[in-house]
Amino acid sequence: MVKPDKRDEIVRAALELIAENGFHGAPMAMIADKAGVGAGTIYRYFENKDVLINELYRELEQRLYAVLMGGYSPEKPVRERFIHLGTAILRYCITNPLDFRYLEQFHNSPYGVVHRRDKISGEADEKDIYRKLFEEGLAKKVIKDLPLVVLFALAFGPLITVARDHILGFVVLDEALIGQTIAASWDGLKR
Amino acid sequence: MVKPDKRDEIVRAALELIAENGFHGAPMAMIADKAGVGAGTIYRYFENKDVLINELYRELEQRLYAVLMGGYSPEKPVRERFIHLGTAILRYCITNPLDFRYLEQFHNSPYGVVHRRDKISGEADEKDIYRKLFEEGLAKKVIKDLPLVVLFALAFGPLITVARDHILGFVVLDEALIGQTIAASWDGLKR
DNA sequence: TATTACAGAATGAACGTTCATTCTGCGTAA
DNA sequence: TTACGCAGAATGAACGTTCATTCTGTAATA
Repeated sequence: MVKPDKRDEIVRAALELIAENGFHGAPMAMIADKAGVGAGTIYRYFENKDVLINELYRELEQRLYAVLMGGYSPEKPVRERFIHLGTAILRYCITNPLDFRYLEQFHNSPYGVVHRRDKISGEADEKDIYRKLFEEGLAKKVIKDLPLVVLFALAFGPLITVARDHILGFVVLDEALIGQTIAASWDGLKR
Repeated sequence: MVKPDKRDEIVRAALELIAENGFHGAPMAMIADKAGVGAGTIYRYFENKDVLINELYRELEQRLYAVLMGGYSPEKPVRERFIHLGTAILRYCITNPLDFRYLEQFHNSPYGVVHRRDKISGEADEKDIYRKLFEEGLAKKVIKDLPLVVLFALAFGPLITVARDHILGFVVLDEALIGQTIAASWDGLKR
C-alpha cells in the first residue's frame, strides 16, 4: 500500500538539507518541498521530526558498518586491521560528504550524546569492531595502555578532523595523504 | 551611563546557556532572565544575537590565548613547546567546561566555518603560535612532512575529542592521563 | 526639565504539527 | 466493458507556539 519511494524521497531530502544546513536549517516544510510531497505526508511515514532524524541516523550507521566490514579479516594483525578500517572510514566520509556531515551534526547534538551514553554503558555487541580491535590490541600489548575512550580519541580525532577539513575544502585528501594520515594516527596509538 | 556590569552579566548568561543548550536552546528572553535584565536591554549592548555570539567568541579566544602564552618559551625545543601548549589547552578546557562547550558549539556551526575560512586564507599573525610552531618543526625536520591542516588534525583532533569526553563524563582525565594523551598525540606528529 | 537607561509588553515571522478535504486506484456490480 | 463505491494515501491551509526584535512607558540622572 505505502509506496516506499516516497519514504525514500523524504529521507534523501532530509539528509541533504540537514547535512548542509543543520537540523534548524531544515524545516519540515522545506524537506517536504525538496522531496516533492506535501508537508503532511511526512507524518504518514514518521511520527515526528525526532523520529525522522533518528531513523535516518540508523540507516547511515548501517551503511557505514557494511562498508567497514567489506574485506575485513579478523585474523590479520592489529595494525593491519586498524589501517584497513581507518582507510575505509576516511574514504567513505570523503566520497559521501552528505552522510559524513549528517553524522557529525547528529553527534554534535543532544541526540548524539544520548546515543553515545547508551552505547558506552552497554555491552560490546557484534557491531563494535573498533572496541574489539582495541581490546585485542591492549591484550597483545601492541597499543598503548590507555582507557578505551582515549584510544578512540587518538584514533578517530584526527580522522574526523581531517575528513571535515577535506569536505570544507581546507585540504585535498588524495590516496597518498589518506595513507599518511592513518599511518600517523597509528603512531599515536601504538606502544 | 552604560554600566559595564550589565554587559558582563549578559555575556556570562549567554555563555552559560549556549554552552549547555546550544544556540537554539538559548533564546534572548532566557538570556535576559538569567542576566537579570529586560529582554530589550540586551539590544542596547549588542546589535543583535549574531553580534552577541561573535563578540562572546572573541572574548573567549582572547582568554584562551592568554592562558596558552603563560610560561611559553619560544626558545625551547619544538617537542617541549608542543607539550606545554597541549597541556595548557587541555587543562583550560577541562577546568572551564563552559568555555570549551561554547567554543565547540561555535566551531560546529556556520559561524565557525566562516571564521576558519578567513583564518586559513589569511597571513599567520602574531597570535598563530601553533602555526608558527609547526612550521618551525617542519623546517627542523622533527615533525612529519604533511600539510599544516593535517598536522593540526593530528594534534588537536585527539585533544578536543578527549576534552569533550571528559566533560560529558565518559572518562576522568587526571594529570597523568593528560600527560599520556598529549605524549601520544606527539607520537602521531613526530617524524 | 531634558535625556538616557531600562523593563517588559507587543509584534510579526517562522516553525512543527494537525486535520478536514481531495485524490487515486482497486474491487464489485450491472 | 463501464460505472460506481470506497479505503486509505496525500495534501496544504490553519493552528498554536516560540523566537528575535521593536515599541512604549517609566524611572533615574543630569
